[in-house]
Amino acid sequence: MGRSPCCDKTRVKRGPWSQEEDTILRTFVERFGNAGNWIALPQKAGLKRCGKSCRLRWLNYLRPELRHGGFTDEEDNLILSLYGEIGSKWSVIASRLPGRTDNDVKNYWNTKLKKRYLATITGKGTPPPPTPPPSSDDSVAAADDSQSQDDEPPPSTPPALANLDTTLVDTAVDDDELLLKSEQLYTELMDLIEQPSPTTAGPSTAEAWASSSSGTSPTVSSSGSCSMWTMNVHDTTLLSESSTSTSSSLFEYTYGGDDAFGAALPAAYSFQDLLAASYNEVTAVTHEFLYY
DNA sequence: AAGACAATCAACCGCCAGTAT
DNA sequence: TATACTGGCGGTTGATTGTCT
Repeated sequence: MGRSPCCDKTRVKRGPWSQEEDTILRTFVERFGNAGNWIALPQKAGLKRCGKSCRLRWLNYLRPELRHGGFTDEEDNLILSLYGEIGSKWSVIASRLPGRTDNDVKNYWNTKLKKRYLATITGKGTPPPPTPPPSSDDSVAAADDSQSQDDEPPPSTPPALANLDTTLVDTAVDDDELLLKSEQLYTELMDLIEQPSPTTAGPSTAEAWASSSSGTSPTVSSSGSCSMWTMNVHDTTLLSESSTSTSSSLFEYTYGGDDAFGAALPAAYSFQDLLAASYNEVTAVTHEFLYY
């Protein structure tokens, strides 16, 4: 019995990404994170791609903080040094090089540095096999993870939001208007969430909530920009921590596949359509969050 | 100018570990 | 506890681009 594939490869597009696909994915991820999980993302974003492919595209190419090409001498030396210490742990090596991905480092190694490395070790006559130290991974990873381990208590009573409507909007309202209102609400909520963060070096409140939320993938918070979608999950966590009667997550309520709301939405809906349709839900729960 | 070859790098594959059910 | 699912990773492939003859 073989492993079940992550998606139906006969129904997904493969090969190079088009500009349009990039735009859809970038916009979606910047606003919603990975919307719960990468496997489900393509359907929600209206992309005919495998979820894994979306994740890879975002992580290796679309993330705004990425740098491509032009490795410096310092980076070369660091890669060579780390490879000598830990071998081909590309993700660990990449984590030490801001803006670089494991794929970038790996490609750069295979095309450029490998030759230099081999020349160096053959020059010395002593080929040192890459010997990963017993806990080197852990020490490096622990250094990275330590930030996400901080627990951050949720803010007590947030102020009211200027852009929060207490009345539901008509879903037939102009998309641009809905998007604008959602953007305003999103910006205010983001400010609200970021403000209580007591330390400059530590994670944001949103990130702390993400790492403390059992149902939230760390990938969401490590994307660099906390999305409205991620925030919704945090809000729900906060609500449950505040002993409210909220039992189901907003995420499932507004976006999940099994609930009435999710089932009512055709899979082909673009996220803009979904945003318009879910605006009322976001508003309602946000209102609940603020005034409970 | 054109074909052969090399270099580059985006994308895919398959496995593993962690987590949810 | 067993199973399924998902994210993450390293290895590899293949299309594209550049260079050489």
